[in-house]
Amino acid sequence: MAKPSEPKRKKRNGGTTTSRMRDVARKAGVSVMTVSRALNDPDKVSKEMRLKVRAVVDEIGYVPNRLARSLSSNRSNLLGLIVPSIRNSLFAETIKGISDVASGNGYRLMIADSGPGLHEEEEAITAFLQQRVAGLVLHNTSHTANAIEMIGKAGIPVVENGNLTSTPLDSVVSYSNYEAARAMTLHLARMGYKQIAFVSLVRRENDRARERLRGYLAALKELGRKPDDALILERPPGFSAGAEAVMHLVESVPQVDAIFFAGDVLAVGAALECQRRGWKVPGRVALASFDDLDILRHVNPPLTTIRLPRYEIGRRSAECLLDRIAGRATERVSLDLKFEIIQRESA
Amino acid sequence: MAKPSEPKRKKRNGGTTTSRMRDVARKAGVSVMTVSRALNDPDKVSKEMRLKVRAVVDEIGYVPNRLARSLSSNRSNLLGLIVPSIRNSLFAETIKGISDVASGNGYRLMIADSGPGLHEEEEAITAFLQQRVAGLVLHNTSHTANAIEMIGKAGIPVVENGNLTSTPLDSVVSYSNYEAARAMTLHLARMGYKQIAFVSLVRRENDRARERLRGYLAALKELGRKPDDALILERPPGFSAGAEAVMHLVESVPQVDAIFFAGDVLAVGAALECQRRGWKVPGRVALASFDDLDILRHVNPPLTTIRLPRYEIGRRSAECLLDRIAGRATERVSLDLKFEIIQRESA
DNA sequence: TTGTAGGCGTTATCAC
DNA sequence: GTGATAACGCCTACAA
Repeated sequence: MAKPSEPKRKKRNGGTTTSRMRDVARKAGVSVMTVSRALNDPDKVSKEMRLKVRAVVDEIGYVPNRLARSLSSNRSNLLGLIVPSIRNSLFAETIKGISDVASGNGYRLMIADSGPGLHEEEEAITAFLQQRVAGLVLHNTSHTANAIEMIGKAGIPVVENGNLTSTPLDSVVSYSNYEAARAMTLHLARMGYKQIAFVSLVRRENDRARERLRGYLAALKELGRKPDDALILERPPGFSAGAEAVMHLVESVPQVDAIFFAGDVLAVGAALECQRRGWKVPGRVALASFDDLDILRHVNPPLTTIRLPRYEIGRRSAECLLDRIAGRATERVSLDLKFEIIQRESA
Repeated sequence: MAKPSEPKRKKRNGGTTTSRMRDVARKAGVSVMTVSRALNDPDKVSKEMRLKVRAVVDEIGYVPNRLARSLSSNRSNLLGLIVPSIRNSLFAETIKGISDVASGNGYRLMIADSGPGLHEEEEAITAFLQQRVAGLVLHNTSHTANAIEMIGKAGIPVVENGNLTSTPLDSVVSYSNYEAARAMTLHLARMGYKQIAFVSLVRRENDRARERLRGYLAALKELGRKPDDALILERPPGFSAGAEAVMHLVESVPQVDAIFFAGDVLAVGAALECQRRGWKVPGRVALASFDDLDILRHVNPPLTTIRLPRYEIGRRSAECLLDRIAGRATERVSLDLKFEIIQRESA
């Protein structure tokens, strides 16, 4: 009797045919399982076997199929990351941190840009769950009800890292936007500034900006000062908006003596605008920023700001995720990576 | 005789059990194929079927498994992108372009940061091929022999987009670094500058930087000028390096009257340094940059530079890839998206 | 329009 | 240490 014949391959791949483990096995004269073990668990096969398999793999240029592996083992090596804007260089640091840890551990990173909207975040989450990512990093700390439910059902670990929220989905690795903004406001007050303005990105659908405003208001309250609506602005991202904001404030509220730009590159735009107009900083108006973009050190005068451990946040987020995935950790983590006020010459 | 009994699921997923198409099928009282069709090819089932299936899907929160789909259909919805530095905001624009097109067409983006090294790029390529990406976007235009061979064997479309190379692996969507640098050098000469210095990133393992130098040298030759080694520098990325370079040049070659910074944010660092020292730009020395970073418009004076269609490059790269994947296009593409000299006040 | 059979390339499991 | 077998969840091909 003939052995059950080899099933023919279903289709061709446009001429090129990718080799399978079976091809390696046949050529090496061993079983498929031995090849699998030689590749993934070398200690479980004899040295001689290992070498033989390796040789064949190299010879025919076999590239393992992770889709099949993941499907069979029910374990993927994919991490999903969703950021509000991939363009924003602030996130780039964090992405790099995640990417380094991921690739260092054999994981691959899928990145989605959700824009500011919660609904688009949900779509990205759906897509990632379909790919069966092993874990998820979200920058947002607010999500649609649907997104929350889906993540819960999927049973995968999640790290949020845009804000040290007290109500995380799962784990958080971040810093407190509230505390940072509060600290900077108090710092400016301590430096003697009386009329401190606050400019952030548009707060709608941006929990970070809202938290920062909350911190600013809390500081004012502690200082016994009344918030002044004319001193609280929101602007789109970009240098121009910062430039425009400083002009607007100095002209419409002449007594303003310090402006705290709580987001994006607004402060840089403002600083360059002051320079252009010959407004002394901090003589005419003091400037402070959020985040420690490299350029803040290089403008004239260097800008006082808040240093955030962006890379570290990425690194720790990924580590936290991998620990959970590998079962090395089972508990939720809430990690505050802190911030630091960098006093320079602009305030 | 009993029907062959349902195979038990191989393992459990830590308590949570993800539902399968089979679960949907059973609950809807139809076959698995009907569910598959209702989801992926709705036109092929009756309206009533479609609704019934949808209802069950929503009810039990079924999330399709793309790993299984890809494995079975031999078609993945993954695109791989490899950039030298994810931190670099220049790439961010391109990434966004790719990301927009990809997600708009149901594709997901995997991003790897290869660093400057070719060998790391090869590793990333290997990893992506294992995930069975449907296509690849590479920023580099030079690769290890191994990488080239693997890509060839995989038979997937590739777009390179860091430089309009004449020897692409497959398709190219980019601009000519050579022509851009040449054009800027000629432009500076036309403006009357006699001693034009050239500063780029470190050229080893960076084909873009090498092409730019080639363009600069070609322009000098056309102008009948001899290149002067003292006027040709390479520097690491960053503002500080630009600041240092301008100081170095002005002091070591006092007759220099223009500096062409062909990379990164070097020109910005230089401009801010000149300002700090009170050197007139372009009075003492003219400055020109490469790439149209937003900030170039905002420093004082605004910097003359080269505008590159970064986002467009990403968009077109992805479109090109998808066309090939879908079989809408079969020919290699070589697309020159051009550049544009932006004359501002610094030169 | 719907269903059945079998395969995609790998790993888990158990036998030898 | 090595191999045979079934299963992972879905899709292709074909039959009804």
